[in-house]
Amino acid sequence: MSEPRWLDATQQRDWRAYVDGSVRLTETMDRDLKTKHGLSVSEYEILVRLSEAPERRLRMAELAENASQSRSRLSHTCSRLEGKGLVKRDSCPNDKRGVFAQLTDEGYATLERAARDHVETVRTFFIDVIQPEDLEAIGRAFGLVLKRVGPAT
Amino acid sequence: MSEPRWLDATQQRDWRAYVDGSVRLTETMDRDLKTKHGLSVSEYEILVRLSEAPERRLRMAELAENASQSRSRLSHTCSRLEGKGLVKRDSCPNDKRGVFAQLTDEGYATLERAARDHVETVRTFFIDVIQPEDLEAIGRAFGLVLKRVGPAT
DNA sequence: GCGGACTAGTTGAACATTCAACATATGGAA
DNA sequence: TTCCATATGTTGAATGTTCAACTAGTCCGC
Repeated sequence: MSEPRWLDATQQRDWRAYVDGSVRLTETMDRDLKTKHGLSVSEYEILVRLSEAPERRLRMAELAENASQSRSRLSHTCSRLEGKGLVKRDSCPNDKRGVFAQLTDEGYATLERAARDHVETVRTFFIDVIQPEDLEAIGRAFGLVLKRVGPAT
Repeated sequence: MSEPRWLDATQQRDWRAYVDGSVRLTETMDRDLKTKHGLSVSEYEILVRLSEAPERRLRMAELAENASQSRSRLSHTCSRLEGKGLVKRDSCPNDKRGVFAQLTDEGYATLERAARDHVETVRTFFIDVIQPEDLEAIGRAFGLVLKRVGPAT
């Protein structure tokens, strides 16, 4: 085994800032969404992707991919969301294995309410504290990361 | 309630790239660490912080803060790590409420092995795909985010 | 040195996520 | 057609995490 290529001091510092910052940012948003709207970030993410899909519905596999979740996790989470009446499942006529997750009107309404608060949080803790050029750099960088890691597991 | 200040198209794109990218990056690192060394990212993080502390030990509260975890979570995770023999707990002489988490030799050895692989993963999926200026921007940005969200919950 | 407010850390139950196994359906090759 | 490899989605058990309650110790004003 060859000697690992350790990070230099600057890389180390920047990488750590990212790790710590992103963990705490997520935690902040999670608590915020949860206390105000009873949603976790990943539930919120599911509602967002559905709301943007044609007819507000997606096949489970595609939704899993969009929301960066495993199918199993999505399946469980969808059951929970279904229990809350925010999503319902429909079977797919073309492919009998398939299942559509459909955003309900109540789900859409909940999402609308949540999004209003969420965007404020995102601004307060992220957008508004970051230089516009740095934000662009972040977008560029994580776009590449996304390409590099490839499609979801 | 006033109209929310929605993100513009660019902000939206960059924010989303970050959200998706970071979720998948974490997932990638988690699987990597877990399959090769049986550690989750948060366990790894704990070992790292301990290894850097004087005498390789820290009070639980401080460790929780450093590793961005709740005390409860740390307590459970430490029990697991103790079970694996990577960490042990010592009581604190000064403050009888206090507990030190101490990295064992085995813990240090495991960390050393894990770190060698981990740094490769970090390079492959993050450092090496990002322009150095963009990495600096990330460090700068998340440093500010970290300040903004304040100490851990 | 008493009493009340606060801090450290743990615990167990509720909840969420992962993992592997499963049931079902598709699609193509022989 | 039949068979087999592959894809979809769900399930339950094991594992992790969160939440609230709790024990125990410290701090500080009186």
